[in-house]
Amino acid sequence: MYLAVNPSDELPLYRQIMRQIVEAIAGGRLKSGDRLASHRELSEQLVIAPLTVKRAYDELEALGFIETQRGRGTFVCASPPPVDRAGRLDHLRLEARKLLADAYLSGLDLGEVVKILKDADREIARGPRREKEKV
Amino acid sequence: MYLAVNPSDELPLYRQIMRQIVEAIAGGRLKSGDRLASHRELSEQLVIAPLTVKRAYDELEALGFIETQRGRGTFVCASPPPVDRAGRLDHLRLEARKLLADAYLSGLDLGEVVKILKDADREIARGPRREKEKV
Amino acid sequence: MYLAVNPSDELPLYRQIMRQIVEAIAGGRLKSGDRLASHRELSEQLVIAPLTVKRAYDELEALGFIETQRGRGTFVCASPPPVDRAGRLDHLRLEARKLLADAYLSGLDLGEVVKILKDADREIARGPRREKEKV
Amino acid sequence: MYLAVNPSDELPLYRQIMRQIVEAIAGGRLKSGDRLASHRELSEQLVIAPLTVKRAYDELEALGFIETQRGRGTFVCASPPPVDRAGRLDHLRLEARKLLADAYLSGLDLGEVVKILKDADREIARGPRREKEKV
DNA sequence: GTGGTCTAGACCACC
DNA sequence: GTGGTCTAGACCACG
Repeated sequence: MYLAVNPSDELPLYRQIMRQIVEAIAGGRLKSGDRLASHRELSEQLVIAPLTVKRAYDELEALGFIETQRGRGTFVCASPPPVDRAGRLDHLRLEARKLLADAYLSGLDLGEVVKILKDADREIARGPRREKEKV
Repeated sequence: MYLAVNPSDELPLYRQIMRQIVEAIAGGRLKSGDRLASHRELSEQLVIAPLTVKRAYDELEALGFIETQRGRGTFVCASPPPVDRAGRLDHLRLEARKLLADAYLSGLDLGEVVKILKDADREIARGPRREKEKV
Repeated sequence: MYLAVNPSDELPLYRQIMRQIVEAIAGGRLKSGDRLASHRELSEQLVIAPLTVKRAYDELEALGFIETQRGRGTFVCASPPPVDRAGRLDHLRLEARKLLADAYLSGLDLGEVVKILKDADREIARGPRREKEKV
Repeated sequence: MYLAVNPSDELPLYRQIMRQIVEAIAGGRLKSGDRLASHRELSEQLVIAPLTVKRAYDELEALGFIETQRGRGTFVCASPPPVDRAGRLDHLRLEARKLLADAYLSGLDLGEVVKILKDADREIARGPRREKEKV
């Protein structure tokens, strides 16, 4: 599985990793039972400290996305995290408002935001492109 | 104008304030020339340190959203700040992906997200609901 | 609030801290809204690395026992963690079996275990005694 | 004799095996002189590495619970191992406190825990239920 | 002052 | 090889 992090991003490295793994699960590129790269392996690949990757894994485990088996590795959980639907919906509504407010300030209207959303939908199914994101 | 902050939110207090004021301008609830509460007033209302509100106002002023007139108060600017359209679009695309990934994990699909977005659109025109916030 | 850790214990330090805080909440010695010592403070008091205390706090936050407010401190949550009652009961039954099996191997019977349990009940309400636990 | 292990459990595999055999002896389901499955047999049944089962057997033998007779197999010892009563009691007290703290957080009180304990007592005499375990 | 993040390096237990 | 824990030290942003 391909991952990329950007140290200049304001989002912490461990959260960038979390986000990409969660997106991969959401997008179907990681399925339950799949084995993740060991945190050491991934840290070499991303050229960051092993603990930083481990922290991402730890939090994902606390959230119920993945589980670890000592000496064997880390795996995508069979059961997607049990979510409180009402709470999630409230959260989504809040995020949707932030997104829209952002869009308005760029002079976009609702229709254009929906278009962007549809593009994003296609991207998530495909995974991130393998080029530098920005320096 | 009504504002609410949540000290437990990831987003810093001063940015929560900035976001709400910018949203209010975007939503048309604050118009150019409108007077904002003084930072002291607002700090009392929100039960936070005056410096925190001041910082929000300072940054909004630096961005060109509001301007202060010594001895008179703080006012919404006539001209909205010029925005870097390409940069904003990139940012929006990223946010859209986060929103979608969140939604997928709650079992929602693209269509449902679009529906939520349309609701949010109507809400922004009306302003935030007065939900309780933890102190 | 008083805490003590024992580096020789097989339970990791950060878990010893977690356990004591959770017990303090369960025992009523920490109430919702109470502020915990900062992780730096506590690390000095316990003579361990700040990160170790922070890790305990982080996991307690993930579990919903406490919440942090940047720049202000860490507080006991208003809402005790939402627990899946059926799942918790299963877990308790399993733990009860382990406890009993242990007891049998020491030649104790059910009645004696119940007695020990009642003693433990009194202790949790009081908090740990302020003496060295064992070296 | 029926055993089950869970690779995701905190407790190492070899200790899970040890615990279940010791419980079986404590519960009377294994009596002195009974023959255990060979470590190879058991490893196939549990779908884990043979070395892991061997380690469990080795440690149980070191503790005096079982003994191996070359070419014949592994058998439950006649004499149960002498236990350090004071140390065991301390350990039990600690475990009892953990159990209680867990219970309190689920909203149970001492009386209910005692009830669970009595149920567990009846179960140990019968052996574990054959619940599904993740692979 | 507070919490948030990251690093480099160590040691251990398990499989 | 894997994950699990801990340390000592650094830098940043927030209030």
